[in-house]
Amino acid sequence: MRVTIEDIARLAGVSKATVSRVLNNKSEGVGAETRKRVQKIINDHEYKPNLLARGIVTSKTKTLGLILPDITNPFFPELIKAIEDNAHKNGYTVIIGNTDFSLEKEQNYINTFIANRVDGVILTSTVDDNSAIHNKLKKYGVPCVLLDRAMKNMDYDAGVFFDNEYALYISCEYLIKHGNKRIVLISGPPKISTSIERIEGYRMALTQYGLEHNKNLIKYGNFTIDSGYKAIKELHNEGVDFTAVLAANDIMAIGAIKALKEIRYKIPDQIEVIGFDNIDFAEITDPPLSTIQQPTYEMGRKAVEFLLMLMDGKTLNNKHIKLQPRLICRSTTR
Amino acid sequence: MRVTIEDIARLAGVSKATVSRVLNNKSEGVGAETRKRVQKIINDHEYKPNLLARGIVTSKTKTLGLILPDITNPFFPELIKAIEDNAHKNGYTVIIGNTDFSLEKEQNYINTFIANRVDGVILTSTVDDNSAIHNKLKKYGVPCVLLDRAMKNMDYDAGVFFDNEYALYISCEYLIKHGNKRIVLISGPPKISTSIERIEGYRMALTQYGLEHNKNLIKYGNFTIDSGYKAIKELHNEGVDFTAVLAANDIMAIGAIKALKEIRYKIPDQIEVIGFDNIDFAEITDPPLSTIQQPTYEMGRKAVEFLLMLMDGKTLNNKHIKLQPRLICRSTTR
DNA sequence: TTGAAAGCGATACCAA
DNA sequence: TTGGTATCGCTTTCAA
Repeated sequence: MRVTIEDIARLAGVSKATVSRVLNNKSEGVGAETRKRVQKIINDHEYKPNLLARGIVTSKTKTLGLILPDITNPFFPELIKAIEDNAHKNGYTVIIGNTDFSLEKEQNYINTFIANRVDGVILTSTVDDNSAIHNKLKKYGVPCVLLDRAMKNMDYDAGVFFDNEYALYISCEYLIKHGNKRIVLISGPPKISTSIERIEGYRMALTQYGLEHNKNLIKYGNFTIDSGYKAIKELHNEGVDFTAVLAANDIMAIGAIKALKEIRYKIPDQIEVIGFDNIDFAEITDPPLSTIQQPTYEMGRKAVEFLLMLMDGKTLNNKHIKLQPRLICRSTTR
Repeated sequence: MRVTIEDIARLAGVSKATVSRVLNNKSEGVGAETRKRVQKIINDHEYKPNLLARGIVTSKTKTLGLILPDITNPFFPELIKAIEDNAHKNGYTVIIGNTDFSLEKEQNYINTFIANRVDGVILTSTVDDNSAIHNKLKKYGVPCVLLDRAMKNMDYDAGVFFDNEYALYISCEYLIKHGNKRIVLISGPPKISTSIERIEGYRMALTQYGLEHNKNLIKYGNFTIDSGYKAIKELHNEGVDFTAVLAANDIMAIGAIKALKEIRYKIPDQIEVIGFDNIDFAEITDPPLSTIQQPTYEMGRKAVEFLLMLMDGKTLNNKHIKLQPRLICRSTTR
């Protein structure tokens, strides 16, 4: 049998209440002498309190739920690392739900999280509009911070976002200033907030500089290498003319570059390319990828910070934060 | 307040015991009529049983712990995905512990897992030799399957490994047959099992073909891009002569290629390179990377399968399994 | 088929 | 400073 608080109490010749006190480092209510004796027995037996039992009475589990669409996209592991680091530092364990872009799995995880009584949730949803399930978090009193992606119609507690619009504005502007007039945008899925904002930034730059919006220049991918590759191949087959490519993430940019090379375009001489995310790999693609830097670690850190405050019952003076982009010029731009 | 089993019982005019029976789909002990009525109330109220409460009485949490050294290495997200997929399919939630190569964090996670009463653990340890902490799993009766990396002195329940020795044997042999006589090996950290096995495979091939072992040709990295890069730079600075490179993972191979390009070696004409893992990116590096294919998804799947059996109290006829490599020739080899 | 009550392993309140 | 005991939300055994 596993050793319980009762065993420790018996061994120490005290009550469970006293053991509980030393366990939780209560400053008062237990004499120095007793405390020492009890602590020794706890150590000797490597006694670990059952967190389930504790959770059921305190209604705190010291556990966070994290929902992500695709763990194989390197952006997310970096985010996970930041979240886990900071959660761990504060005594929290994180449970990860990888949804594979499936709303059903997302709903599933939310239910699991509620059933497991996580203390809070960090959500990067796979959909743009909230569904009944997301309200359930509120209903059950589970604080939730949205990360990276906003949602319509959701009364969220806090959000950590990135200024996608401005990011695409500056990268598009940069290409325009190089004399590019026909700039392709390989967007993410059309309905998620980040895509919408990025398209908006792209349009703003074009308008600002008096260039026309050509619908044919926008392709929609799903953040995979393959979708970036296919976007370029399609454009090529359609005979669309262009001199630069903006991709909504580095992975798709890499796919695009692969396709461009196959078509025998010279990068950056004939075609310039700018990615998005600045993942580790961006530095070592061939040629090294110019991209938008997202402060990934900072986003994760901030999300945890917000969540901790919410769980602490504090109200945030700024419900959401929008981090700013930085353009990193490497060798896929001139 | 959250709705509890008591509330449902009251609403349905039955006892908690009855509600519990329908909740757990017990085939007998509740009339068809009653079952229907109770189920309706459960649905209407979207009642979700408190898994902590259930866990405390059943001592089953339907939760698995997963320990990994580095989530930002793309090999692991692929593994995680496989594990999560299969765990989820069987009604299990997985908690991930990213240790950042720190034994302290690893110990921490094992303690957390025990305290949270996970039903089983999948462990890719950051160390080669087991320490007191790993025995604690056994002591607390938590089944554990080792994944990818073996450990000395650990009486493990099951293991899913990869035939690293043979993998390096065939890739080294391949290079030798191309006429390479001075083949560099960029190994992982010297003490972990996978490194030891890979070095052994490399040595076997050299011996087999009558080539000498030159200690200078082996460099030790830590599976990061940077360490692959540095390995080549060091060799170059040391004036070491070589015509081919074997890397212990694709990430280091990519770092190595970056360095080789800077030194202006032509790949594969002057230097051939073979990686290890066959991560998604391998296909789109420049030039596309020849590498050893590890059946990553299969390894994750198998680990879960083993763990489920162990948790079920079944004994495995084969405590461990060793999956076989396949050499994928792309364009970093001739 | 159903319900009453004990028990799981903690915490927390109230007395002593 | 301590201990006794109720309590959290379930499952499970035993009787009815």
